[in-house]
Amino acid sequence: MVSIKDVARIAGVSIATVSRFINNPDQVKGSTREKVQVAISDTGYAPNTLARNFRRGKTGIVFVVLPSIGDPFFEGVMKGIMQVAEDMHLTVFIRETQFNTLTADEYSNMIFSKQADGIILLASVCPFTAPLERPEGNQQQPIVLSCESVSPELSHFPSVRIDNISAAKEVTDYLINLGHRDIGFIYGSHSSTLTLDRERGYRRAMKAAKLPVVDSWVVEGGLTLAGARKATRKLLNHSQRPTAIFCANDEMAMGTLHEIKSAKLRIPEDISVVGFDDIRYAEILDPPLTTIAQPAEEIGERTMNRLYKAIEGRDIGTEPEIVPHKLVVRRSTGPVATHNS
Amino acid sequence: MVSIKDVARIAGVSIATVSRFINNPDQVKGSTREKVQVAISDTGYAPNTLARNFRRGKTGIVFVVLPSIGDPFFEGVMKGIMQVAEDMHLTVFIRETQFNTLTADEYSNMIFSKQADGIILLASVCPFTAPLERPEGNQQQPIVLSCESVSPELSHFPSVRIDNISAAKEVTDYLINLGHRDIGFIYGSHSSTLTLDRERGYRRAMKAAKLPVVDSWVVEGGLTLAGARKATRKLLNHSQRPTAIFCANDEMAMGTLHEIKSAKLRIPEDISVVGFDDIRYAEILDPPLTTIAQPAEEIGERTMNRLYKAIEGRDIGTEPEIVPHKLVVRRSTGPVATHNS
DNA sequence: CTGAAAGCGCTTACAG
DNA sequence: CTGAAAGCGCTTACAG
Repeated sequence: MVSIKDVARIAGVSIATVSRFINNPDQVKGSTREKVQVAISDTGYAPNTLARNFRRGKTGIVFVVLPSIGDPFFEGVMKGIMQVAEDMHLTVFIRETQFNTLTADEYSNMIFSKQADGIILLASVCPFTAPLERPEGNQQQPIVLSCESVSPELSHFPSVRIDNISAAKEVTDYLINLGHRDIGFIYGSHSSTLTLDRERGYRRAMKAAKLPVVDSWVVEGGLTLAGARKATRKLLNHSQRPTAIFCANDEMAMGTLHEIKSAKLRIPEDISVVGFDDIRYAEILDPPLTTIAQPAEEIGERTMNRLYKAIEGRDIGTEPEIVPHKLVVRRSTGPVATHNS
Repeated sequence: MVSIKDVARIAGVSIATVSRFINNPDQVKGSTREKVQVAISDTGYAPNTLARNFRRGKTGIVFVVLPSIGDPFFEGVMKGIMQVAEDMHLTVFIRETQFNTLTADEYSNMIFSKQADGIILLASVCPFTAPLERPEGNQQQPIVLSCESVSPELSHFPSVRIDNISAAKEVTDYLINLGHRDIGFIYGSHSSTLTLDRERGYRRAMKAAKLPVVDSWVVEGGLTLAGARKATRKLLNHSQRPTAIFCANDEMAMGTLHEIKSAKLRIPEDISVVGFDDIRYAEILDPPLTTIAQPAEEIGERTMNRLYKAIEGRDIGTEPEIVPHKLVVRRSTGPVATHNS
């Protein structure tokens, strides 16, 4: 491996000059510049990033920690993150947890060991087992939470997200206004605040309308297609079958639509379905899905901007930054059928 | 920031001992171990990964370069990669290119600068502008291509993939056997070998059956939902409308199904549709999609295994490693309608 | 504009 | 089992 020394020797200059040539060519005289350039080309020299980062104490890298790249919702958020990161000359790397929690080692590596200049947590479940507390004397990397509603153990971190409770209440109210009284809810997982908040919104709307929530109407779907399909079958076989189903995300709603159609029921005539997120598939589903649109790209942009400020050493506080959501009505919802019984 | 020196001073030992305690506790006497442990806990010390990697010349990191996390097909491949990586005690980071090519700087950083121990290229388009050639005297990181059919400029790299040409020929043959003669093809992009290979397979099948390929039946879909929708509308308005459409991936097929249904045509009675990949949505589409199943997880596992060997310094050659695909017939395809005209 | 030199925080042969 | 010391490849004040 050719190092800065080799280049210096061949060019007949000091390593300091080679370093300057690479980082601040203006500081190097034209004729010297040429000699160095030739030596670099001849050797195929590339600076050792490991050494450079170590020396500088900066990496120019931001980590995005997320459970799985499979969730289409993340696509938009990443787009926003990447756009801003590029402007800031930061490189983004995604660390997929595959829904596992990271080991204590990885955690400490990530948070304390300067592998990156900052971290974005794009997760619906806290991916760390170790406590996110700052040991005395050790400074941790700036962290910004994206999308995640702030759970108690994460509440001392800044976040950017929509108001999940209000959004869930809004979409439930919408169903109630269509005349639905029997509304099922497929949640993700009770270890996810995000999902809990959406359930909270659903329960608030039901309560405000003085509608009962039957316990077995609230079913776990694990935020996955397969989980939602199973959950939907449970609801369809329920003695008191709901006339509407609220899925805590669109991915699950896709499974729900499929199961309802497989059972030869009509959407929305027999059952209305709503999702959450407005992923790119929502509008091409059959029928197109009524859902809550999250401004994914904007969330990504704001998250990255906020993290950048923190990396620069500015105080960004710990307040959640709330961005507006929007109810998007499509054809998967309709008035409740009139009972002739 | 507390460093190894601080810990050594507080524990009353040398930094060498602290280092040993962290990396090989067995080499340290019990009583010493305790002193060091206390000092570490008290200070909240975490080793500086930047320094460690630099010193060791190894990072324990593998980069996966892919165009966008939005493609559901990558989910399975990543799962396979992650499983093997975990066994090998390697950490995987994903670098999303957002369909851009990386700058020469990033390229050289990534390939030559030891930021990672190895690289997986999970891309349908070569993400580098710079030539992937090895400058004399500079050793580049091991690279393995995953899924990508090997294009000329990448042919000196090992790869793991299915035989895209055969698979595409197989699914086209299947349509032909159903009686279809007018078969449209929606390709991704002509800068992608993967897509070109699928087109090649389609053309071979047509030729073998002595069926003409009308130029305007072959339309670009950009591998995206939106692109495929536009492409499909073109095909539907074609004076000689195809009776079957072959989409170069499932994501595009999702858009195609939607547009056909929007035009009030029936699938498969009026038009048959096939995709490619067998992503998790394929079986819940309406109708469920006939497609080529790629063993995504297996591809990921094999890719990571092969890369690991290379990282260990073993010779892995440059032969492509071909894994078997499978035609999965579902309800989006059927016999061509009998013409009564 | 350029060079000599210190030093970033670790790991590891070497000596004891 | 432990310590003193070299050195990984850079960057950057400092001096000239």
